[in-house]
Amino acid sequence: MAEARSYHHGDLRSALVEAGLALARQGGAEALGLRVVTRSVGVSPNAAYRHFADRQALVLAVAVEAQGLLARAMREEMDSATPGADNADSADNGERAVGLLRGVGLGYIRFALAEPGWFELAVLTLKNPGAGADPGASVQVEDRVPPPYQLLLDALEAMVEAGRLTPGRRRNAEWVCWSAVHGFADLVTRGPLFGQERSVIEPLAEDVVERVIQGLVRAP
Amino acid sequence: MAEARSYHHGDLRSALVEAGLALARQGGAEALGLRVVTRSVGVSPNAAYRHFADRQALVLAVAVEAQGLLARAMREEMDSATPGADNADSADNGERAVGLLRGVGLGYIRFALAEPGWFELAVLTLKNPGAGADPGASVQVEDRVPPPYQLLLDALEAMVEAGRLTPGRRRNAEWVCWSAVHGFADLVTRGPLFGQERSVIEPLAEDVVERVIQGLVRAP
DNA sequence: TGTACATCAGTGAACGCGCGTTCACTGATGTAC
DNA sequence: TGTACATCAGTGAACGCGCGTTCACTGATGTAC
Repeated sequence: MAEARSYHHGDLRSALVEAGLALARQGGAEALGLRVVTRSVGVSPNAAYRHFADRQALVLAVAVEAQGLLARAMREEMDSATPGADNADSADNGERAVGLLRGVGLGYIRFALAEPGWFELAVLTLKNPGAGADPGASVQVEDRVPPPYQLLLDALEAMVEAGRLTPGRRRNAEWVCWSAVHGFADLVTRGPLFGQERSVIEPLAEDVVERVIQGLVRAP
Repeated sequence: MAEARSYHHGDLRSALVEAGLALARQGGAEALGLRVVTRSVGVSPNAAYRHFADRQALVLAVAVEAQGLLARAMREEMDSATPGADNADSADNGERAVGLLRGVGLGYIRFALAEPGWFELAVLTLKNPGAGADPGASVQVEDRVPPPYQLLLDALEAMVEAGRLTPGRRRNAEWVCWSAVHGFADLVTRGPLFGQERSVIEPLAEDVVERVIQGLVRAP
């Protein structure tokens, strides 16, 4: 129990996060005022302090949720970009790896297009606050590896395993990919491509992703 | 006259913009409160309304200035990336073109690193509000072409003229470049690379720029 | 050169607003015997 | 099963804050004759 119909007014914490998600969908992180969120749940402002230390903690909780949605969207795009998942006997799991990488990129971009508010929030969470910085093989992002980032790493790993990417060219590849894809998303979301027709954005997005992949592998 | 020592307290408009620039350097656009800016000039809040319609207009004026600084930084990087400017008899203005493009990218990134506040503001101005959208050859950005964007176009033009870029591969190239470079800048400025050591960022930046250029031209 | 007057750049006080957060509280839920 | 009591999730009112903007004003600057 303790779940369904019984939080004094129910499970307030979840209710706040969910309401926050709805608000952020339109207005991004800025829309997550403590008063606004509590109001939209129908509860007094300070009720939130029973579940979150302060406003920032609430925003963060919602952001984590948004990041999950981003990862889910990316994963779906990866799936649909690799048709015939398991008949990859041996034949062309090179093509499959490329498809995964393409899916990562397009998933990221398309989520940003479809849900700019959530995207802004998700990106916020990807931010590295302290950065203890393990100067090892690759740059460490967080304690917990954020799911969207993990998907990118997976796709690159697949590229290496399929022989499409030499270990040498694998180096820093995640940042090359992420930069291009994130930059495009930001240009469309807040930058000079903002408000542009869907029909011009979509082929542009595909071209950006395709050419970054080409740049990674060099010779096709 | 009407310039130097005589705005009732001098040239208030310029003074406000300059003060705004100083404030934004630390805090970005958010730091440009109308009261804060006027206060820092030593003038009453509403004095600003003599020169700007509202806060937004003030922010925009400062942002335009910041964009100019960005363009200047890029141009300097372009100059230093193309050594021996005019002994380009015929020999290697292919190398020169590549140097220009590299300069555009690194200039953009390094400015973002050095002056994140100004960078944020400059990017804000690059935003396309209405977007009448001339669906011609390339996507139209603004009425006035923003100087940083123009530098990118120039560099790409040089690449084509030097035969380093075929007209076919020239297509959309500006968005591929801009995406990668802007994305990297954003990842460092607000994203997962925030706070990372300069010594890890710098080579990463160079790698990103280099590999995007490689991706553009394909075979070297 | 001197006076009269319009213009224009600033002042000072006040407005209403929504924000995050704190305080002392209340009333329902759950536990012990 | 019933009562006594601690716990804990919420309420309601208030705080101080800085914001952008508006109002009616003042006093200096510049122009006309």
